[in-house]
Amino acid sequence: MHRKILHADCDAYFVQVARLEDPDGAGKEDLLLVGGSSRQRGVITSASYAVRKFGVRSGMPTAHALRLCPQAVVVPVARRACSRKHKEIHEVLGEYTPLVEAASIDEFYLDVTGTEAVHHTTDLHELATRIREAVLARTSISVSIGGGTTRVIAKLAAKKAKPGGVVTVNPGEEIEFMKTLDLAAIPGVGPRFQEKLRDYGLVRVADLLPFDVDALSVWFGEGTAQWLYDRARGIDDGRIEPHGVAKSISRDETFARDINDDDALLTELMRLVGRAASDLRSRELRTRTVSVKVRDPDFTNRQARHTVEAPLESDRAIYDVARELLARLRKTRRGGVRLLGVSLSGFTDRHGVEQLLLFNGEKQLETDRDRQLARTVDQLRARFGSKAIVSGRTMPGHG
DNA sequence: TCTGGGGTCCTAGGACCC
DNA sequence: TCTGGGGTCCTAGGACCC
Repeated sequence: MHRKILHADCDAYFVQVARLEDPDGAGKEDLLLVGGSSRQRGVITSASYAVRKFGVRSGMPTAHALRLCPQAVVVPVARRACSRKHKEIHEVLGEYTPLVEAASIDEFYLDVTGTEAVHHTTDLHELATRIREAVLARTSISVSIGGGTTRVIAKLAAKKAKPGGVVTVNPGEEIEFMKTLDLAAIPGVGPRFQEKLRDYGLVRVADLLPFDVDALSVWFGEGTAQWLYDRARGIDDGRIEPHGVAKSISRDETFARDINDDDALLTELMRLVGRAASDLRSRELRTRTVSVKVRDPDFTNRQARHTVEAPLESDRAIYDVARELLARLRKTRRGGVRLLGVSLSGFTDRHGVEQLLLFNGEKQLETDRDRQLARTVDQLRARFGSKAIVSGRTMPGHG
């Protein structure tokens, strides 16, 4: 029995949310851009369909977008509203199947296999249309929905359905559908891989279909060959996983101007650690691996990471590790810093069993007092707002 | 007024263990 | 007196996605 997979993809999500949040402002602008300002070295997160006609795409520097379409209005991303809407949409989708996976802030996969009796239809297209209308009616967000027997087919069908439509691919018709596409359309085939494919004359999906896995293995290696062979035929046995647990939590910032001063960098580092760590604690997790990233003015990315034995959760302990890592990166190469970032990974559950006896090779990095302080600050912020408490340590370099 | 911020996954080499 | 091999963990870097 084949599966029935749907992919619901919000149309120009950040633009839609911006309009809902400010109906008299952004809501009235036809030529609307959402993203960072050009003065802050920002890029476009989402462009209204009217601006896309000028060649503007998301990911493009805002300065570039405004050169293509000077009349356009730029508004910042409404992060709170976007995650609120995300939850609303998720809730509506959850009424059609328990198997809903949030793939990103504006994309969801649904496995609706076996729900025919509940929804009184065997027609996937009809079900998808109903879901689209329900999401629109209940959340005011327009989604496009694609459907088929696998994740990759559903996703590509959703792309074809944009904006605001429904496209489903019948079982057995996957190859016919895939033949209409470029290899670049397949998720996972990025610019680098496209270039390599082009070296062998492979641009369209149809160009690739004549080759078996062995032939493709010679060019791309066994694993990649099998992966590509399958995807080009719409084969994808990836399941829909409703309960994704984060594997990393990161916060980074590109500065309006490169920062060279060490104390200024430490102040920024402390802010980033504070944001990442409070997110960590809100999920009741602890981290073992702390990573610090810098981007040099020439756009080189460098990273240093350290794994500790006993998991951490307090700003203080994480900051102490991060500071050492930044010092290491600064030692390797001095000069301005364009971007600074902190990433936490290697999580353990906060309620897990303490294995203190194992941690004898390392001095205690975090005490109960550190943890208690961090949690108290979290509680005060939750009650009085995030600006209620600011760090008492004003000279981060000398703490 | 060139190039964001949040993620996932993969690779490759070295350390270390059995 | 000659160098095994598998597994796991860690670090660094990079491709890719939205």
